[in-house]
Amino acid sequence: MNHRQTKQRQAILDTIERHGGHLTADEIHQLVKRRHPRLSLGTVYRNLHLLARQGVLCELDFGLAVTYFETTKAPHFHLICRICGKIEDAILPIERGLAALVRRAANADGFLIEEPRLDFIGVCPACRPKQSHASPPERTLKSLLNF
Amino acid sequence: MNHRQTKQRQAILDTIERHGGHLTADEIHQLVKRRHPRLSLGTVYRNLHLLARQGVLCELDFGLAVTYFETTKAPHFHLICRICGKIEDAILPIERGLAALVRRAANADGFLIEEPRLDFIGVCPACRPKQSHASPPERTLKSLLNF
DNA sequence: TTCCGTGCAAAAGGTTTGCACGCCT
DNA sequence: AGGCGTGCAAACCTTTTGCACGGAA
Repeated sequence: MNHRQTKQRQAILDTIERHGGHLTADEIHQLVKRRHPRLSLGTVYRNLHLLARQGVLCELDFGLAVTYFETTKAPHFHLICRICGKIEDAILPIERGLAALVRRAANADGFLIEEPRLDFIGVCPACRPKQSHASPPERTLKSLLNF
Repeated sequence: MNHRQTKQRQAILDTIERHGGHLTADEIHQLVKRRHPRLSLGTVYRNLHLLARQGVLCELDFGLAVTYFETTKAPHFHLICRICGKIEDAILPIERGLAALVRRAANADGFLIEEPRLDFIGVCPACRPKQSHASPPERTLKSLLNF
């Protein structure tokens, strides 16, 4: 499982770390190509998956047709705007509470939890004014909040 | 926003309701084709999205290359086995706790939460014996559990 | 009769992969 | 020198869409 050190892989990782946020494979490709014009999209994907397997990156799939990548950091959660697609980190003091939930889930029936996912789909502050114009769903999902 | 009643749409919904679990568009297509051999996959997709917009179905995207559909029921969560792909409902008394988390998130910065998602990726009891043979990740994700 | 919903097939779009070459070790 | 990683392009796979026909209202 030992891998060679290549300029492409380093450039890809540097770019993601310098950017800091959530990026798609194509965005990463565009950014790194500025310095490595011959970089191929296939190489980007191969390296992103390799780095994810090594734990350096996390893959984020919110059901938005593309996969996002970010550097691995302390566990946190995401607010995903369904109108503009922006993804923010949710900086919330919810870790303790979630830890209890995870423990209970793990004990429930022998399921080994490797990755808990807590994310919120909705509308960001900037998009709330546009909300009525942006083809809202026929039925809002607010009812899901009636826990 | 009023839609016609068609045999195809009814058959699709009946099939999902009778099955009860989580199905992909292709699985639904295969099942319904038994009775409606000329049903096209495009029609399945169009009806699934329509029913989802109406709130009858939920779309579930776990980042597994396909989207799953299920009938809308009380809020619940999922245990997704990364080895066999099986999806179980997580029947856990965690609603109260999550409600508090959601409320705090909603108040945080004006983000309108429409759909909270709490799901767990891991290994199901049946797959735990095979786990070591099934190309485990180079780094496990257990560290994410150190909340 | 109207026109929405369907079947069919092609297109779209993100991601993966086969192959030969070149660079890292 | 050996073989892994790359560039390139084609393939893949799920999902979407254009078009003309048929059926619901």
